[in-house]
Amino acid sequence: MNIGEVAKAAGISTKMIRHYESVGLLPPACRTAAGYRQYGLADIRTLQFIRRSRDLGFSIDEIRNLLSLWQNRDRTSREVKALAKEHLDELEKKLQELLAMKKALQHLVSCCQGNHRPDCPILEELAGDSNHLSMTGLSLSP
Amino acid sequence: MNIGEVAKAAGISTKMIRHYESVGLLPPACRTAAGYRQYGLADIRTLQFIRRSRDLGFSIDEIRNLLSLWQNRDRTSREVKALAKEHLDELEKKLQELLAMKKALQHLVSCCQGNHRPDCPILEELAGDSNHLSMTGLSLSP
DNA sequence: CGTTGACCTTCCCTCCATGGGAATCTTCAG
DNA sequence: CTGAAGATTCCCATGGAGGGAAGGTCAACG
Repeated sequence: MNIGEVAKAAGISTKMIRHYESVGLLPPACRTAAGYRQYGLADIRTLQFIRRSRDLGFSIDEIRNLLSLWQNRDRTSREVKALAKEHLDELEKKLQELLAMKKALQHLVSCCQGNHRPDCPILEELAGDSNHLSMTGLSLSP
Repeated sequence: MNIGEVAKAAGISTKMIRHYESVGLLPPACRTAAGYRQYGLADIRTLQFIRRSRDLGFSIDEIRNLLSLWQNRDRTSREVKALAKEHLDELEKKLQELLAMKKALQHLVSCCQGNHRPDCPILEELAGDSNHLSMTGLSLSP
């Protein structure tokens, strides 16, 4: 199979397949005499594994580890779980950061009248004239 | 004031201050005869505005707009609120994506025994052998 | 056989926000 | 005068994706 075919089958662009090969996620593909990459069913399975891992937010490095565990029959599920747990913690951390941003911004937006007048608590807060948040505990510069 | 001084005062690295100037967030600073950038109190205020905006996740482009509204006395709070609301929606979207990842991964992690044996529902799901999620509605490839 | 169009190759550039580091110059205190 | 701290510019890297150019290959159709 040519690269375009596996790309469709795995739901990954040809660009990214070449990229994954270049960073060592995929072993270098066999080539035809003309230099075309050749793939088999196993490669599709690997690429789908990669895509699903990306869908869960794993980084290239983490996927490298996941792949090697997947292909290693002597792995223990403990190792896999540890890797997943670590990523889960990263996700949770980002989630909390986003949540904090969202809450603060939500508060500001709700305070803003959104009318024709120029005075705006959002700009005031960004400018540091923060009296209006001082009693909400939502101050940005604690 | 030299760049290092404002950097400390505003809580932004000198690198980023130069960068912000290069992308037009900050007007080009005046220079001494030797070429050193010179800043005043207004610049610190602007930089703090930028930092607080970044803390809320606004992009450079969005901050450019916020700054011009801030400095424009003919603005309406409606414009500011619209900008903030738009960003809030982006935040919400990312939040939902992260949440979906987290939930799916959390489920997988909770299914994994994490012991010395090699069989692991996490790897099975990533590999596409998904029977165990089929009844939870958490399938990754719907 | 020739042409055409779809596909493949490599190479370089872009995004976004941030930082590292080198080479060189300026300023200030001792 | 010397040395350290701080400035300057310039190039490079990150991560995960994509754009696009210049050129080679393959298959089908007339």
